Amino acid sequence: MLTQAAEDYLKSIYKLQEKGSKVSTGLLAETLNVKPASATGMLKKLKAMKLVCQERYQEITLTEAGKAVALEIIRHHRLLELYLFKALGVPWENVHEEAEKLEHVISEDVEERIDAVLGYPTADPHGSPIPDKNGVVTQTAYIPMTTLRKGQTCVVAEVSDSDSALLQYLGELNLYPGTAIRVLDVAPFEGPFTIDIAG
Amino acid sequence: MLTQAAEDYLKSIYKLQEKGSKVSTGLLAETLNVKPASATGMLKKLKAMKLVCQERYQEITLTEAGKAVALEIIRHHRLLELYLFKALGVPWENVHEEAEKLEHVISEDVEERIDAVLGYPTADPHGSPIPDKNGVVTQTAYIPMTTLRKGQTCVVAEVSDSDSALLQYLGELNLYPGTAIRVLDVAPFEGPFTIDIAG
DNA sequence: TATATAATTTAGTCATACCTAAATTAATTT
DNA sequence: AAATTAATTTAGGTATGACTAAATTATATA
Repeated sequence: MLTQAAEDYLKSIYKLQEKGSKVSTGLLAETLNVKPASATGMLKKLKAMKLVCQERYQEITLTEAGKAVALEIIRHHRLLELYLFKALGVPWENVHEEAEKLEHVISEDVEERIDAVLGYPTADPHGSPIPDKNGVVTQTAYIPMTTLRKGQTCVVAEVSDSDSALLQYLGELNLYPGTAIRVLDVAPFEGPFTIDIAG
Repeated sequence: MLTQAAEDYLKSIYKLQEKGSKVSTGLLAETLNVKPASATGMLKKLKAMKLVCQERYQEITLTEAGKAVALEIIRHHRLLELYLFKALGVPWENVHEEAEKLEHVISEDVEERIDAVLGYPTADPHGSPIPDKNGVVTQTAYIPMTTLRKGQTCVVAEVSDSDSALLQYLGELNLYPGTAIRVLDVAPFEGPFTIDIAG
């Protein structure tokens, strides 16, 4: 059985990799709010367990086994987020923090029950894909909202889950995944966007 | 913030005390599957935190603060057990183990939501009382089934939650709290009980 | 190419929470 | 009352996972 810390490292490596970052000791340490030396120590253990690959001073990658663990934790996390949001009415800006604690202790049995109650969903409250039981993720490429032009319409697919204050604001605007928006105006030089949210 | 281990010690002290046992280092160690020397070490810390009282070699008791912590954890545990049983359909012989892990990580907010969804219940699936938000426990004295005589009828109030195989058996017999039973026959010398379960 | 800077690793510490073995104290028996 | 037995505590050790400081390696600049 892996420790909670080990699971967090694997999850972070996967998420950084997914985002397209070159995963280094320093970046990983920063992500986990840990000093680089501490990350080196944990990476050494994960390499010994054949969950992570890394040549000295080189990029960090996951083995198949490591990736499987990462995906399982991410699946736990996203199913829990959605469950907390839909079944218990936890505000969406709080679900991330709650799920962060629960993801390490939930059993496979409870997870399956949650999955069933939710009707085998494919995305969490922020629109991030939920890997299936076998670790298969259905990745869809979305367009960043900043590429939209005046007059265009679209549906929100996914929002960043990293900032809880931002999420609260987006929630107040009703800007959840699935909401239709229309761009009313785009100010030049990265200026403000004016949009119409579902009327 | 208390560690998970510290919470478990406080909970065990409370439960042993409630059961009427004289709480000693050895008994506590046995309950927690830990060596007496380890219990001594943790008790020292808990005494330093003013959560536990103990004269050298004497009985262990909880301070008001310690009792409050114990009751909060027990409340978490029992609400979670009932929630897992009723909302997610987890078999009742498994809810104890699941709740044991979750009780330490659930937030007060999520707990309140669970409480509300369940309609502010007063007993867990085994019939054990759920302390309220202020730590008030409504204790009712029940009659052990072994004191019943032939022909008597009653309603199951509470069953032991310590043995999951026993719980599974009782579940198969439909012997849940709330079930009406009638004693058909009692064999002498601690012999078998024959009962009629809700018809 | 030599040097300065940045990133990474090593080495040594600390805290938690467990362990075993030995010493001490309490309780029981003779 | 003395000796045996049981319970408890002390002392010292292990593993995890963090830390700091120093050393090493890699990269960028002059």
